[in-house]
Amino acid sequence: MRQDFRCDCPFTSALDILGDKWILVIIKQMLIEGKETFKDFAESEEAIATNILSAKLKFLEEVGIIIKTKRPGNKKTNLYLLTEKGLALTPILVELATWSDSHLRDLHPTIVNGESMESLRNDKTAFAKALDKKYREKLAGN
Amino acid sequence: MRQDFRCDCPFTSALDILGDKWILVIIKQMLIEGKETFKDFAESEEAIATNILSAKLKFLEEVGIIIKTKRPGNKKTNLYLLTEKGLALTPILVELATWSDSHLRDLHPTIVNGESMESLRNDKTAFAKALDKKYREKLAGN
DNA sequence: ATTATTGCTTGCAAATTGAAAGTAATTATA
DNA sequence: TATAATTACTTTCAATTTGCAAGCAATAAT
Repeated sequence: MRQDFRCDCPFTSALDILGDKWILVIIKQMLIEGKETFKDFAESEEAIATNILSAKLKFLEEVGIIIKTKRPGNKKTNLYLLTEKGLALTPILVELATWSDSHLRDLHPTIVNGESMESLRNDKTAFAKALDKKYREKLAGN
Repeated sequence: MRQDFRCDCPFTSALDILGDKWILVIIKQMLIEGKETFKDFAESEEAIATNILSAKLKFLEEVGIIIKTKRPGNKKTNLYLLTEKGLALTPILVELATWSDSHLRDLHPTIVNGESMESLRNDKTAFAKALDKKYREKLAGN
């Protein structure tokens, strides 16, 4: 899966990588929901088909957003983990959720609205920072 | 084009609307490049096909991100303008460009790197605010 | 009156997505 | 230790989406 860029615009180029239905959902699952194995992603509530999942994970690895590893001693289960390049997507995800929270409830009234949304509303920089920190701690643990 | 949401997750729901190759590119063209007519979009460097453009503009209008108007006295040229819901996407675009600037240059070395990128790097909140202000002034002028 | 422009739509081929089933390599269990 | 279950995929094929090219109707300019 070789990547082509439509032009030299930084906005468009980001969307050449991220502009699709699944890429950022997978990254969200890793960052927010702690998912890390093929099975984790395949069983998530968004219900991605396994062939698509396989292709997207390959692509994400190719462009350096995730790395594929294994836990020492386990030869079976692959772990997919965010790289620095992947972790740097946190602010984009936070802005997406912020926009949903404030502008998508009319179209989609059942969007979750718990205490984590409250803390997002309260201070999104802190929210992003906390996500980042939590993920780095998880990485240190693996 | 009726919209279905995959689940109640705010991240995923934003991507149900925005997660595609063209939607945010069109919004970027409006916000950053001042494009507002069908012709403007069709002639942009990203080279969107007119049938796709037509479908995406319809969708954006349906979900309330843009409105379709005409300038008084002109019965021919349609104007597509961002609503508040659309303008609220500015921070997402700014974060996309920031990520491109810092993490996409290895894969795509010819991404533009002029003085506007400099000012984005310097203070992205101010950058977003300036874009927002400029667009509101344009709206006031129409 | 004629030509050009704008904003589309239509037709069709190519690419992408998705559901379902199948496979191969581990790992757990009787 | 044989058997079953789990994990990580791949394959097949149908359906949907994308994209190119051409066409068309309404308005505006000459």
